[in-house]
Amino acid sequence: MVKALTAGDWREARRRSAREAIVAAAWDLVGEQGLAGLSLRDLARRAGITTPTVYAYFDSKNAIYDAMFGEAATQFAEAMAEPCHGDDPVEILVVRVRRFFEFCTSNPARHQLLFQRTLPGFEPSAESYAPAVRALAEEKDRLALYGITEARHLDLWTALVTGLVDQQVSNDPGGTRWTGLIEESVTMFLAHCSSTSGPGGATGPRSRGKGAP
Amino acid sequence: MVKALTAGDWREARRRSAREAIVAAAWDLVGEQGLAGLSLRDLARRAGITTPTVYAYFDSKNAIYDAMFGEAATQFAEAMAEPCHGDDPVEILVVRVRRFFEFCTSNPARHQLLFQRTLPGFEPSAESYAPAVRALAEEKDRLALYGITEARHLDLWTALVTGLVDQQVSNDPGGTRWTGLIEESVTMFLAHCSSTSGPGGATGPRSRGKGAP
DNA sequence: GTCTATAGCTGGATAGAC
DNA sequence: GTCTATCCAGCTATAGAC
Repeated sequence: MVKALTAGDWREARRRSAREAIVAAAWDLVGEQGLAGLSLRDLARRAGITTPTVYAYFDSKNAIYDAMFGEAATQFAEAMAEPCHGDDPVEILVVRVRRFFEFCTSNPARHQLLFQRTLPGFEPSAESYAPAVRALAEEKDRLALYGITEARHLDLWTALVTGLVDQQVSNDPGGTRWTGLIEESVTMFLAHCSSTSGPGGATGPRSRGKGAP
Repeated sequence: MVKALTAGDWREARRRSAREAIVAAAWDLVGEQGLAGLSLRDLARRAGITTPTVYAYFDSKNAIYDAMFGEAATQFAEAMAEPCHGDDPVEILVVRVRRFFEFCTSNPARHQLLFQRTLPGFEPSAESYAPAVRALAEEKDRLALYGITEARHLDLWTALVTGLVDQQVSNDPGGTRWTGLIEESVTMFLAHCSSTSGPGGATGPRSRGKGAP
């Protein structure tokens, strides 16, 4: 097995770890100065190299963002793939939302890069994006186990969960003001879905009103 | 009355309208190039003046953002102060949320400036902020008419509404994918609040589970 | 108040020696 | 691959004539 390591493999490994060190320095910096505040000068200094050396590993600044996006998407997929123990299905769902919260709040810059798309002129490559779409598709499958298959219910779910997260990170960072509403939100959502499943709901959008509950 | 216009008033009025023209040009530009893409060169060119002239009316770039913020906050307060006709209280609430959607989606840059706080290094002044906090306080009072007074319900409400708006503007701009979920969301929220009012809800956060509904 | 001209800085990206 | 040195473009903001 040691014999299987050719000189090419060696160089390849060196190159990969150098790239990873640069990306790690980049995460460091965006954690301090915000996602958009990353500059190649600062990045090079933090990584202990010079600016042109950065270009030996990445074609452009956006290529660095793309590598960061790929890491973030992979971490997201890994975090959400972790199985959940527990017997109460509602509680399992709550735990999963909590995990999503933990992922988002523990690294706001990562959350911003992965989910808020606020970097002007940056679009992630398909390869970097792939793990995230896989993970989101699995989330959709998981909700189907709860009988939630209608598109509007899935959209409502994403709006509710991301709304909670966004309020938490932007209005009470480090606190628990909206984190503490997770269980209540899940209960509300599931109750709503079980009471309005089926194709209709209401045929016209406003014929409910008076005597529903 | 005409006599009451002194030369000082005249100059004051000229100055105000010149400032407004610059701010109008700024709204023009951020609508095209994004909120963060505003540059004083472009702004001056669009307003038909030169860069130093801009500094005759504003101390800095952030002062321009602040003036824009003040306009946006005033427009928000005016939009939400407009009275709602209708007899069904639920329908009235739905109409108000729709109005909020209309306000946000009709000018994404304004929405971003007012509610998302994504401009690095910019904080609105208290004066510019004031109309917005007034309007939000009135919203809180309005929800109290529905019996919604608990802090956690208000937080849940803001998370739900802003979550819907954010999904709409960032994932389906110009469409109706989340706008069409407004009525359903309001129904879900009100049903939840009326079923869980009172101080308790659940004493421990996870003792619900099995036999609740 | 408005202009021309420019300072002063920071950014991404490159040339070429070693 | 890594460096020194530099280019060039963009930005905010200012100086000083008129």
